[in-house]
Amino acid sequence: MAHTSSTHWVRELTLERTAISGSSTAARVAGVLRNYVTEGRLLPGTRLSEEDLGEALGVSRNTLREAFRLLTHERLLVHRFHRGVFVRTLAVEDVRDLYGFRRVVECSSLRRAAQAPAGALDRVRAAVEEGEAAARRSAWPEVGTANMHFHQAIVGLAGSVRLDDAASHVLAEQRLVFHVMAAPRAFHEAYLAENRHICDLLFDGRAEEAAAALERYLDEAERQLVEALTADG
Amino acid sequence: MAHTSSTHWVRELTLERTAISGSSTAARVAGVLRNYVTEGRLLPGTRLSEEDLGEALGVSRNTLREAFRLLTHERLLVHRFHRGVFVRTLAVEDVRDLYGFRRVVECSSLRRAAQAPAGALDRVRAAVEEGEAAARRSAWPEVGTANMHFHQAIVGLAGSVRLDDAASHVLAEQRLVFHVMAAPRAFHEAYLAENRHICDLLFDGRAEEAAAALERYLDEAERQLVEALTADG
DNA sequence: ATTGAAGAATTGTTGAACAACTTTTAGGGT
DNA sequence: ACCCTAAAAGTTGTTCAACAATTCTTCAAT
Repeated sequence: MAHTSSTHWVRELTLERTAISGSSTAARVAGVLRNYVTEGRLLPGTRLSEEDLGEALGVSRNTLREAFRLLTHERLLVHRFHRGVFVRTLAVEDVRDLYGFRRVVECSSLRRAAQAPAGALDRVRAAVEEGEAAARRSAWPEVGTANMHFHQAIVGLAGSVRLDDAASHVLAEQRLVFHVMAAPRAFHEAYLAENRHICDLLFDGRAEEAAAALERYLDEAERQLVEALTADG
Repeated sequence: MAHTSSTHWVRELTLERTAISGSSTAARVAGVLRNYVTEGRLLPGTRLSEEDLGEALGVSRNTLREAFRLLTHERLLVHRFHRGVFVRTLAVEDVRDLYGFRRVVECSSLRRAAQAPAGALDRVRAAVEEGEAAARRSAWPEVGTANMHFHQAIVGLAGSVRLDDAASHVLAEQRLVFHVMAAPRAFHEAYLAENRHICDLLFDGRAEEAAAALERYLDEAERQLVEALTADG
């Protein structure tokens, strides 16, 4: 029966009903689900029942399906015809693919920093400082968030909203796989100094060196994640 | 009245009904509409009425809205709350944005050609030859298609399906603006030799020179399109 | 011309219904 | 026990009809 298969997170969603009332119901539903997925409360592989979720969130199946469609296109959910939607499970090849994307986009954006639009460079530094401040407060989830902002700001140097958009989807998807790291604190903490280093090179006008540093950075992060995935996978 | 406002393309769509019957109705509807948009039969700014289109294609409003959602996310349509969906109209800043994306992604992919996956290089050459063959037959629309394949193949050198995906959306969106060119034949024809040149450099292992050539190529194409847009805009 | 309000038309969302498909369950045969 | 098949149950795919919310149109008054 549908109702007995409800696990804890389905009931939790009922609390989010208050946050759903304004314009574009489907978009807000997608927002709520996106938070649940990226924060790791909805684990990869979980099936999202239309009936259960619709009841929990207080929206109709049609509206819920529109929200699913949005998140499927962001690659946070996968849709199997006549089988339902599931929280995406990233395989090793997906991790390689993600870093392939990031190597191309982020390193190339760094190299073009000289033509960056006004304010873009400052956003990079702001993200670095945001991370350092969060680390001083030992707020490790926020360190992770600041790290995302850092990489998003790097892409922003290219000055293309379409590129920003694609990168934000990739970075959101990336969070699906961070949860496999046993020690997220150590994982994120190690990159604080690296971010600062790249930022300093950038403000020194040494874009090529910054790009090279970022490339090593991405190689190392990919290696660690692949190792963690193959260990338990 | 809804029915009297139907223009020619709405009735044409009725012929496409035969192509709509299999799995995932919404996806096939989206495919039909995508063709209409990228081929220029549906001009930018056109409003897509849910009632008219649903009747013309023989699908319900809900299914049609799912198709709209798909194409909106591909940026071929824009969705204005409570106002409907429209074929996207590209402004000058959109063209700059598109080329900003392409400069980062395509040039960077070219530079990494040495690490390209097996077969990726051959696909670049195949696209060049496809264009040359189409030109010999004076099949100009197909020259345009082959040109898209060429750029898609360049992105494929990076070996990331996510990058391929983002690029295919950008290239599809690009077709929205090609229709403003008064002489599409001359526009596409000029780039045949350029494509061949870049391809030869690539197979010579001179990736850096190829990337530089492509960058000039993109600069010039952007300049021409911006000029065409500001002329009549 | 401009403004404002009534009316028409369109989109946003819901709920129910049925078809299509998948998964589960239950039996039979070996 | 094991494997295969068929019925049953459950879920998704799609349509339809209705109403609420919002925008667009019309038109009179100033």
